[in-house]
Amino acid sequence: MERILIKDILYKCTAGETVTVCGWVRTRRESKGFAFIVLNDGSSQETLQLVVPGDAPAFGELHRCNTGAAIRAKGILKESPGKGQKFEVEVSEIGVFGDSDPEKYPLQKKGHTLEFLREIGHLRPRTNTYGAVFRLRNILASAVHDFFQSRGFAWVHTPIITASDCEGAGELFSVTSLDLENPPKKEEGSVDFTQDYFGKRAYLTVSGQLEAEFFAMSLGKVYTFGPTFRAEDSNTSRHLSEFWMIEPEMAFADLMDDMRLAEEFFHYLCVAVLEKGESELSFLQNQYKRISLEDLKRLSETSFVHISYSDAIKELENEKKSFEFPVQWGLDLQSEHERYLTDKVFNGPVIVTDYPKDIKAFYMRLNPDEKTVAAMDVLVPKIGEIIGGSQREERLDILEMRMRQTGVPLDNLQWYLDLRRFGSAPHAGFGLGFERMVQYITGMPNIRDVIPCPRAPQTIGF
RNA sequence: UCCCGGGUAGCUCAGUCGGCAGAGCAGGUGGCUGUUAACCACCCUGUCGGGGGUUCGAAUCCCUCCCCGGGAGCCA
Repeated sequence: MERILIKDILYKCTAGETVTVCGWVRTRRESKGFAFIVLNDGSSQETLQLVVPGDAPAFGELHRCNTGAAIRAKGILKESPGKGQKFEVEVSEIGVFGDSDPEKYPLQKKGHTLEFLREIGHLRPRTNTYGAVFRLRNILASAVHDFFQSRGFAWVHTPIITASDCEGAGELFSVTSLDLENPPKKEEGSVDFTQDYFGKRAYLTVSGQLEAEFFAMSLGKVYTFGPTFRAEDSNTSRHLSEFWMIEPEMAFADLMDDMRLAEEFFHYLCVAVLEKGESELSFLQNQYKRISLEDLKRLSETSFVHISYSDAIKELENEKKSFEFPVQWGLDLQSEHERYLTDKVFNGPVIVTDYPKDIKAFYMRLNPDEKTVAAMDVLVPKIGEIIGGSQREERLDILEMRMRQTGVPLDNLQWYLDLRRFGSAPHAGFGLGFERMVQYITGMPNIRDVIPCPRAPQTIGF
């Protein structure tokens, strides 16, 4: 179908050319003798003004060009005498692909709340806001691959269905093909999962990290980028039951290498959206006033502040401000503490390192002080933790000890321990919640507005 | 899951002390020769979130459940 994208008109066409465009009607304004149609085709934030003269053949189709209708318009590109756009199209022909009943179409030309638009998830990408968000999401997804591919990382497709129930990263969704009304039972009454599809219990993955580790211990540098699942009853603007995670893993790397990679990665993503998504960012900035192009530019150039957990605790203890939760070495940093460090003390991203071993996962490498582990969290203003990573424990005896201490069953993870038995090596990696990054960059207040079909407790509408 | 605040027309909201269900926008019709969330006039629009209770009478008071938002926990 011959047509030109609206995003291309500005720099590929000149006044006087005949063009054909396709898209969805945003608004129609009629005067005596002629009409204006504002058209968007999803290719960019831009809309195109169509002018339909009263004597054009297209005028007869005008009554069908209601908000939401899909149309094709052919006409001559002209410099617009009106304010607000450089070009407009003086239309001679209009073809309507799909009508849209204005009494029933839920999107109006006026603004809607994000909460309302969330109820019509299948139509919300047609709005300026969600168009911008999902184009930016795409820019970021593409930049994720560009970054790692250009640095020699291999994309590893870790499984979505897993038998590991001991990764310790939250509640799991079960995967089963058993008849839930009448499952096979063992003699003592519990469900007999040996008769299930896989012959044992299976779950949706909560992380691809453990699998990524054995690929790092063979291909050297790898990353995962795919969906992960948490069955926690979290009802917040920062949590989803299904979200995408990026988990790089590097052999022959320590915590310093890990932090350097995280910072370069973060900078790379900021630069990518500034280069490719400026009009989308500008729109969101004007609309929601949460993050500015200047903020992003500064972020893309600013080194992360590094601070150890122990020093962070001292910093928080020194503040006169009273916190709701106690500040004490050995306790995890609460949201209010993280926000205080990023928003008040350092006014930017902060990497906190070397957390007490008791509040971190079993696979993180024990430091020489035997009290802390080689962990790092990247905290950003407003959102909090966006990246969590560590150098992994590569010493078999210490790893086994840590697993016993933290109650992780060794039986199911012999394959993981094998990596320490055969050619073990220092390695490190981190995880970044993709939606948190999209949320941070777009400035959207709720994470449910940066993923096409948000899944959360009681929420699986689309 | 916990603590607050909400749920009234398609959307955004008002509704006083318990006494006739309201406004703006959207939509419809008409008008207007350059509009930009166009403008002007008129018209249409209701399971007051669901269920139960108190009362002569409930959008309004009480109980309960559901949903949404903000914050917290869990976490990325």
